[in-house]
Amino acid sequence: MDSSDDDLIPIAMLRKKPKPSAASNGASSSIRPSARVKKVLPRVIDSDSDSDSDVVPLMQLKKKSARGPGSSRISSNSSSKDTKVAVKKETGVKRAAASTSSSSKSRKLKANSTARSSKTTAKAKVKREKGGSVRKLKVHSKSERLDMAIKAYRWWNAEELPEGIQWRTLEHNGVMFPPPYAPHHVPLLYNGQEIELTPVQEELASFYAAIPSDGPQLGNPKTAKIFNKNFFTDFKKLLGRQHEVKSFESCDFSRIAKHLEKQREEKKSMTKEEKQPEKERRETELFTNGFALVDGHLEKVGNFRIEPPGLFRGRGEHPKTGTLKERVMPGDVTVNVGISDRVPICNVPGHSWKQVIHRDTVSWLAYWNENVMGGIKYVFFAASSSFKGKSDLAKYEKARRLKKCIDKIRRNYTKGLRAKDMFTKQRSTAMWVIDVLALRVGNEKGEDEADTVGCCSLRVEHMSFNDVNCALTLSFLGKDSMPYNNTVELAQYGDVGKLVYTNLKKFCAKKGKNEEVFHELSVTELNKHLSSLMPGLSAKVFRTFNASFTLEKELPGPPGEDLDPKGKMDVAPKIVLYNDANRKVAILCNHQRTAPKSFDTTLDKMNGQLDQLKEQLKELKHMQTLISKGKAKGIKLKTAAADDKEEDALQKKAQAHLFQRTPSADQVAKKIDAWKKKIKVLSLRLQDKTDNKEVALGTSKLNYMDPRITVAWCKRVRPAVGDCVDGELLAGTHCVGFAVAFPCLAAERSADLVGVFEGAAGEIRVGHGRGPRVEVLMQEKQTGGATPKRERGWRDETEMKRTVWGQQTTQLNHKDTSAIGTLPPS
DNA sequence: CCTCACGACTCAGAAAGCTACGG
DNA sequence: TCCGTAGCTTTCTGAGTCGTGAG
Repeated sequence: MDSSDDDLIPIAMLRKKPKPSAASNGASSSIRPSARVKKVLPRVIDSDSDSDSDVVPLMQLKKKSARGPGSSRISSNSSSKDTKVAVKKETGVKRAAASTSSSSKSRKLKANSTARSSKTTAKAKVKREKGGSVRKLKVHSKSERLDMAIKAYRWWNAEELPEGIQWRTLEHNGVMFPPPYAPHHVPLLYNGQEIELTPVQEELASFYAAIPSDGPQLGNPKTAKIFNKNFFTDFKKLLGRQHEVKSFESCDFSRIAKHLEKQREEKKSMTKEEKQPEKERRETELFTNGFALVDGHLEKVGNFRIEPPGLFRGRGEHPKTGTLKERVMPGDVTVNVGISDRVPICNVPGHSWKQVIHRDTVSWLAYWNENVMGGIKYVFFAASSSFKGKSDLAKYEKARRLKKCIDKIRRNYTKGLRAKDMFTKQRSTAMWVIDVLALRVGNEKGEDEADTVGCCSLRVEHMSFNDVNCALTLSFLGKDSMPYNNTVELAQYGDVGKLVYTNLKKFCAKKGKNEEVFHELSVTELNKHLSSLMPGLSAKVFRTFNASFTLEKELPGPPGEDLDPKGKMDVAPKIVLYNDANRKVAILCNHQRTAPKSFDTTLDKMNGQLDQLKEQLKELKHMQTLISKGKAKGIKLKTAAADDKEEDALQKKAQAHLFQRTPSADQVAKKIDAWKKKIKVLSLRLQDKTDNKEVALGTSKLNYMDPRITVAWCKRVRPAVGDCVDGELLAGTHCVGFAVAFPCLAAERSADLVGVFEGAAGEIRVGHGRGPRVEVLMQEKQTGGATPKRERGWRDETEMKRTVWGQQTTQLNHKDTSAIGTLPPS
């Protein structure tokens, strides 16, 4: 690896650009020691490198790469060296990176001195052919440094912008485009004849050939039919009227499919080294286009890569599935930047943006129009950005506000259930459905969309009634064509439930099965009413509120009730308890997944393991009786290794419980205990796995469950769970928002974050970001099995707790949990 | 005033990619 | 030590929600 990569900060381009000639000089003169540290270090690590560039000073490297008048352009297909041209000068990026926590700075400085003292520094772990590895110094990668820079910005402390204004300055490098199509010249067969295709035609044929025949599109005969039809319509368009290819059925894409499959295999079987250039290219792209400067600080961009062309993969029976999604060109893309900020340079030679605008009321960086559904595609900031963090916080705060007036709202619709006028009756009944069953609101859908419904668009055919206990059965396809099947005995909700039942039955009476149940009600009217009950309230808030409320309710050991008074509970069962609560939320929200292909096999395997363990336990107990009867000699012992390697492994497993020589009663007892524990752990995992077969926990965790509830629970249940959370883990994630939501977890890395948590429960901020949440962190402990890393810094457990969790833990607990539940009046 | 399309954003599962574990 | 793979995270992009503004 060319270590000069390390200094590549293309976002530097975002800043006022120095003249090309001044670039290299300016760069060299602006390099501060800390920058040099980063530069020099990799050499120590990478002693295998035989590249001369390794010893070339940074400034020369920069000069070397800064060549040509076009140096300011970032070419999409340029090598990483070419891209280094982008490095102009020290920027806010570096300044920000350098201003991260002092601990990391000192670490770097330390690294620096070691690095300079000698190549074979004792502390640096150097992998050499000669062997002999020493402990590795933690060297922050560039993305880690950027991460730290980003985390240094605390959006919750920043000045609030006027309402409706999203930013004051916005600079970025625009978007990346996928590489142009590279023809493979593998022919399509038509009635057995080879057909020569133009590159554009071949590309489309290849898109089709790449669709797996057993996938969600072609695996289902119904969707396959639509898919094929849509594809072939577009294919014929590209072939032209005169073309000999006339019928889809006579087309044979298998040669192309085989070729693509081979390509995939080859790519898959590449070694790590072979994959490296591609990885580096992607990383360069990330550094070039993956960040933006907003009001002087760094933000991560989400989807800065323009979607490549392909076949539209609509979910379920989507009328447009299989349609060609056309290639997006720079001329299709509108770019949004600050009015006085630098306009990004289009990195496709000879092309330019559609337009550049300066709209500070929106949070997108770019958009283009997409041809299949006629919609708009935006380039937004990443999920970990302050933008998402802020709106996430606002969302959960709104849910908390709903908690305060939910009684009033429930009274409102309960009363409305008996209303004389049909409109109020329907509106109130719909509100009940949304509140209690957590259905989505169900906007109207167009002809060219899949037929899916939500509350307001429910049709008579989706409901069936059984007067015994007022059982209502709902059966329909919801968002993403996910089936919703649920039978609820409304009698359990008392008179209100019965009223809802009779209302719904009445709404359905004398209607055809295709008619809407709530024919008088529109989504707009429903939301208008909701916002009159509470400012900002809309139907979706109920899902957030109910999900978070359910989580809090289902988590065992509420405030004042200790789940684990003796602190003897294992971590594993606690994870299961958390997952159980999470699962209840996921089921409430109907978050499903298709079980992984290997699910049943894995389950069978685990079951087999469990059976074996149980069998072995039996045999161990038998040994015990033999010993007590003085017949220890009769105990079965381990047999010699089998010849076959595989057989040997099996045998080893089967005899894991046996002894080499006649055991003592003590030894047997010890093993029995161990086996009992093994069985317990495995069956727990088995149960958890089975329960999660078709439930997706991620969506609710990410979008519905207020992270403050999880934090509060972890703190409370902590004394034993305590050890399991390791700051290191979190530090490795990119999730700013997450770090904020779980500042305690980041304590080790940036101690001051703890302050947010320690100060007052009310100040805990909600974060957002895709990344491991608490139970994942707990799993670390579970699977890792190792003792927690607390050697660094903490003298004893008390100190550790004080550092990580704050001294006021107990007082804070109660307040924390009130995230949704018992909220103190504001 | 109403309605209807559109714009901007959140939410969603599948697929791809990565990593740590156990044999 | 190496290798296969389970089980996770990340990426991708389609599918919703909901407010707004044009006609």
